[in-house]
Amino acid sequence: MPKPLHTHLSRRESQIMDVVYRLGEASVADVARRLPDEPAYNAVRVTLGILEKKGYLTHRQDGPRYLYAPAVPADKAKLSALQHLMQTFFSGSPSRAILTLLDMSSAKLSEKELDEIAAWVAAARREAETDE
Amino acid sequence: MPKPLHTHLSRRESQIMDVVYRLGEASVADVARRLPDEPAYNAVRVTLGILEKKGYLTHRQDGPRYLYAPAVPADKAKLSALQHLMQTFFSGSPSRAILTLLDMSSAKLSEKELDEIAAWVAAARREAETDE
DNA sequence: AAGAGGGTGCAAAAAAATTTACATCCTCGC
DNA sequence: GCGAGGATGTAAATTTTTTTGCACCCTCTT
Repeated sequence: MPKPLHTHLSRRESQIMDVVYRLGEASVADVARRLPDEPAYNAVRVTLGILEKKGYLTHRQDGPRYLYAPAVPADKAKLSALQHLMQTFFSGSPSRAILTLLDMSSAKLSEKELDEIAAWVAAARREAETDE
Repeated sequence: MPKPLHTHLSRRESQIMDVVYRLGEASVADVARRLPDEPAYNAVRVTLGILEKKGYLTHRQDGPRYLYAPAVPADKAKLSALQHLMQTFFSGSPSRAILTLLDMSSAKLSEKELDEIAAWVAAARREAETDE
């Protein structure tokens, strides 16, 4: 139901969605605490409500309070966010995005992570071959 | 000067920034044409002006009209966008982001692109070794 | 040289987003 | 049992964003 986040959410709304995706599940206070220029508790609460009504969030009761979680599972949201970013900054080219990502994080990649990536690439190559 | 886009721009503003980054340089009409629910030409013009005043855009005269371009070069903007996305959806882990990107675009990667990525990984590995 | 077409500048109206304020409910400890 | 503390519901005020509406300026064509 909910449409792509980027084009349909106001500023606060998307800040809030970011936080909720980061945390997975969060109370009003959790969210409020992490927003830029920490807004008043009540203000956050109202906006969470709006996001829920729009279909981007759900909540469940946790003892005395609500915990909010994304209505669209992180996996889906990830894809659409990456898609969007690829379009706007990489002309839709995944390889360019990947190379940039590699570049900007070279130092931080462990050997194991490099292995994983290498393995993936090798696998993709094998698949490509069998397709021909 | 301009702060990270995500947290500081309103909805229309960020839609417009997206378009301008996609195009590199764009006239008012170019931008308007690509915005969701194509707004009136004048509305777009005003918002472009605001973005310029805030320091996110610059413009130059091109014959009878203005062409707008990002004030922050695409390279910088890319990084900060990727950074932000990595934080919200991948707990800040570049490798996870890369693997997801590989997954979602396996089919679209040419052999040459796979080579490039493999080469990059190999290079990073060599560097890691010499560091020890 | 008058009018159409396509620009810009800017103020003001309209709409949307954000915050505030208060009423209410529930639980816990004195 | 009653008040404090911490939640929610919701209407309304405030602020920000977005759109609208001219006025004016060029250029080109008839």
